[in-house]
Amino acid sequence: MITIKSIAKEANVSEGTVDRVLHDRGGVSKKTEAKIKEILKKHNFKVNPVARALAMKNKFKILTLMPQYDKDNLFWESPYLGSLKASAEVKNYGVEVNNYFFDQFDADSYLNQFELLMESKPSAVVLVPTFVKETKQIIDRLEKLDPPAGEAGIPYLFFNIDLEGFNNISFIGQDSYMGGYVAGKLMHLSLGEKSSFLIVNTTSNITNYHAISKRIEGFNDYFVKNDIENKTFTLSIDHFNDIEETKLKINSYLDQNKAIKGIFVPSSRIAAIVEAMDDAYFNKLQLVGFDNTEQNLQCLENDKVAFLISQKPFEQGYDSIHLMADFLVKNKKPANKVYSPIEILTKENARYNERNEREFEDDGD
Amino acid sequence: MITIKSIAKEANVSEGTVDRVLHDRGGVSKKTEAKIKEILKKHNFKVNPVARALAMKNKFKILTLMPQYDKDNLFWESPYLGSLKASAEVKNYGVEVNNYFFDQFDADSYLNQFELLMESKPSAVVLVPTFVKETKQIIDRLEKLDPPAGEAGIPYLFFNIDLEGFNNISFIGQDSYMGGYVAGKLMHLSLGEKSSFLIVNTTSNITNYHAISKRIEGFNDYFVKNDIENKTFTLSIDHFNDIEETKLKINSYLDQNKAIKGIFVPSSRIAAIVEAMDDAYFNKLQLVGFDNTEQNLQCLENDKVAFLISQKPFEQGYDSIHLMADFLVKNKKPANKVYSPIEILTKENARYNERNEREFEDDGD
DNA sequence: TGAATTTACGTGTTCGCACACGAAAAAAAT
DNA sequence: ATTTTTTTCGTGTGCGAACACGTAAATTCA
Repeated sequence: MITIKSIAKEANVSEGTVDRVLHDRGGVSKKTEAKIKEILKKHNFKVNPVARALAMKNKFKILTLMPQYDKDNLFWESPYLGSLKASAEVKNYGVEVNNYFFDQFDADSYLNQFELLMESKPSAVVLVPTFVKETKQIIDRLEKLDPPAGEAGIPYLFFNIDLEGFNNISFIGQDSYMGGYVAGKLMHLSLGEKSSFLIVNTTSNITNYHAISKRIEGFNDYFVKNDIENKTFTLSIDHFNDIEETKLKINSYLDQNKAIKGIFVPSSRIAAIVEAMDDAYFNKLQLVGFDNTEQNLQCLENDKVAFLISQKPFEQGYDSIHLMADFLVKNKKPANKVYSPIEILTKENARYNERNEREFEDDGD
Repeated sequence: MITIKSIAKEANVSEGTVDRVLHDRGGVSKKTEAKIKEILKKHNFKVNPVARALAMKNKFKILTLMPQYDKDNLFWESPYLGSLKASAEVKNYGVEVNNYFFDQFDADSYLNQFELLMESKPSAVVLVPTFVKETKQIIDRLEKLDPPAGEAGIPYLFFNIDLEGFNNISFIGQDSYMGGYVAGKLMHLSLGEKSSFLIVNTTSNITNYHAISKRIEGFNDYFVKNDIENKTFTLSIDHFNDIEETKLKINSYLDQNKAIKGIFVPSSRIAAIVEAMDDAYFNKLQLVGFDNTEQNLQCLENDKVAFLISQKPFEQGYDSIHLMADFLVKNKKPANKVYSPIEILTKENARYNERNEREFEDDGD
């Protein structure tokens, strides 16, 4: 095993000198630095992250900024739980993780929580860039600051929502277009050719506006690209949380368009639609939606929904923390984009595919 | 942060004494032991695995025993790659991993490789218990040996194939019955009611005999439990590797039974069937099979196969090593059975769901 | 040439834990 | 009561790396 000590011996210098070139701390003549660097790469030396973590003892602080979850919107619980699990695992590597939450419908709370977050002096930030304009402000702040000497700024990573034009370390989330495309395929499978279906979206969900329109685009493209004849209806509902409005709109719409054989909900709120629909419709309709929230899973189990597509939100939270921790602790640069699986859930496999959501513990890894 | 030192101070003893009760090394009076244990649980003390790993430096050796893969049978490459990735990650925790391979059709090589493995004095064994009788012998050997003082025997873990009646630490793999059940659902979705399909299996695959019959059982049960009318044909082929035999049998069978609209292959070898089938059949038939081998994935992409069900073999290998390492390093007992996802693959999502198969590196975690 | 800086490097301590060694205290044997 | 044995503990060192501190060597200045 090659260690700093063994490198030092081979270069006829002390461990401290090797340490200096490893961390670019300066104070080393170009000559010996060159010699050491050569020996370093000759042996493909990598610092032992275990020893490093032990010696560093809590030098890194990752702060996350994501939407708050509540009973109506349980989707965001999963990434939080995932981050908790990862948090426990990286703790002994000297990485501390803290979570900040904002109201996903309120850009001000997004900014406010960010300010709060900044007061804790993060060494890295993991966030869901929900609002475009405000995200620009946030990133400006992050890129201006300088944690070590005066070089980089605070590194940041996006997850679940992708925004172009930033220098984020990575993006972790689903390819929304392809998610919609797969949804189209499932709808086609369920209904066969020459059928009609309804796409239900909400105007209130600015949060995911981009992702949702990408899903719809992919969904439609499936039929176009595969030359499948079909007819598409679209219904917009202002607020899914307004049950009365939702009930009224969906039921009357279905009543007036008997040809509809399937419903596609490109957001995570298909359970709200199910709740609003009159029972009589379920026998005649195939429903396809997104995300494995508890309510959605119950709709699967009750045979009200045929398919869900999961983007594995738990893993998104989990992976985000781990990737950032690896970046901090091991200087490991992740891929530019890390796409989450497009997981097809049915009544039968759903419970098998969500294991370890809650079985995290509080010791290290 | 609570450490051994802080515990020692609180108990008015030295660190060495705390260490003794932590590891049951004896030499501690019952009185002080009781006192220390109380303080320990009062603070819910857990040893810092990072520091522990650093101090222990390669004390554990996990050896794996799994089928050899080859060009005809690439399935077993994935668990191997998964174990490699995990291996790199646990290295700095003082855990060494080595792999042994046997011919999956030869029980003798199973035993021989096990003997070879035992010469390396494993502290734990991870294996695919392919042959029932021989596994009994193997387990007898493992349970008799005593690694530390004279207590347990060598711990072992099964993956991919489940065998009952052993004291394995855990089983990691798919619920075969439910896998078949989902396959039935997919077939039903593709064909609708009142259709006929063919189940193709091989008599030579004793390896997975149990799993495969469970899949067939689940497949049939889907139709029974959901009251779906259908007609099932079954075709047995001796050796999938014998292309001539396979061609002859499958094509003549299909020729004689024009009613068949779908083919279900409950093993990982659906690509072999595809290769054998005359091109003309593909337009009329829906194929459903198991496992994401490269050949199978190509069949998906070529539209020859409609669905594959993956059991995530890469993750099985990866998780096996991690679970066992956690057991050794942190004394963390895993769940009795850890079921793998029942992942539905289509042309569209397949490539998204197999990420990081080969992108492992050789530094630690 | 000698003093004042600056550059270049070595040493020592720490992180939390494992384990070997040895010594004091208690118990047993004489 | 003294010696021997056993029980019960404390101390010290090492694992590999980070970092503060300090000092010899090289450089600059006078």
